Amino acid sequence: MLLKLNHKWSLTEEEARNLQAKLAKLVAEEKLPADPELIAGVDVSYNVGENILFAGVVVISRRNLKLVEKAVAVKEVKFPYIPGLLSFRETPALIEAFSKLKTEPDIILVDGQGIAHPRAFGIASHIGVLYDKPTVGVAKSILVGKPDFIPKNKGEFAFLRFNGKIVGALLCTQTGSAPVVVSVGHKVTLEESINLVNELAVHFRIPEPTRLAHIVVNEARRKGSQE
DNA sequence: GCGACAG
DNA sequence: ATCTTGTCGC
Repeated sequence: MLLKLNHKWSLTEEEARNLQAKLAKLVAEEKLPADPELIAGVDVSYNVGENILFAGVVVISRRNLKLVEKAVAVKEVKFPYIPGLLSFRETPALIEAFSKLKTEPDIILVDGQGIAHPRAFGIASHIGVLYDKPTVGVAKSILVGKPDFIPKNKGEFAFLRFNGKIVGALLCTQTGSAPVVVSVGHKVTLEESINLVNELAVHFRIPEPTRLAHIVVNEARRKGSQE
């Protein structure tokens, strides 16, 4: 995958927030150009107390949910985890993983928020803008906003509102499990995002792409950190 | 000042 | 994010 835009990553918190506000203007909430077939999922893993990130990308076929390709990168980090600035910690490592990927996905599912973010620029939007590619944010919990209600049954969803606007949705992917937070990352609509995540979460709470990515990076971490 | 706070 | 077996509930 080719990076269409890049910038410095060694920034102060203030610089990072200003950059998010600036790049947020580039986010497009629009319909997909075509039905996606190759879906990518990304995730990051690391040992608490260490500064080594294991970033991974997997690409699966929407048809059979089978793995098409995977890529992993190991990278040192200096940026800490700060709510609202997650992308400045994880994206550099993910870019390395993407650079090893040969398959060109149609859309990317990211473990985190899209525009359901304080400055409407979560990691899913950040990655989408950098590669100018459709992305969807799939988080396990809310960063900002309030849901209209808590969906309880599979396939049911509730809009998430922040500053008077709908910024995402709480989607119940499995009856009996906590809902996931879906939001537009870039170049996709919320409706398409919800439908896609629901379709890809057939047997588990987490949709297959990010679920597989999570498994891949954890395997890499357990091997690469026990030497 | 207080509480909230993706991974 | 990660450390972890059994156990409560449908």
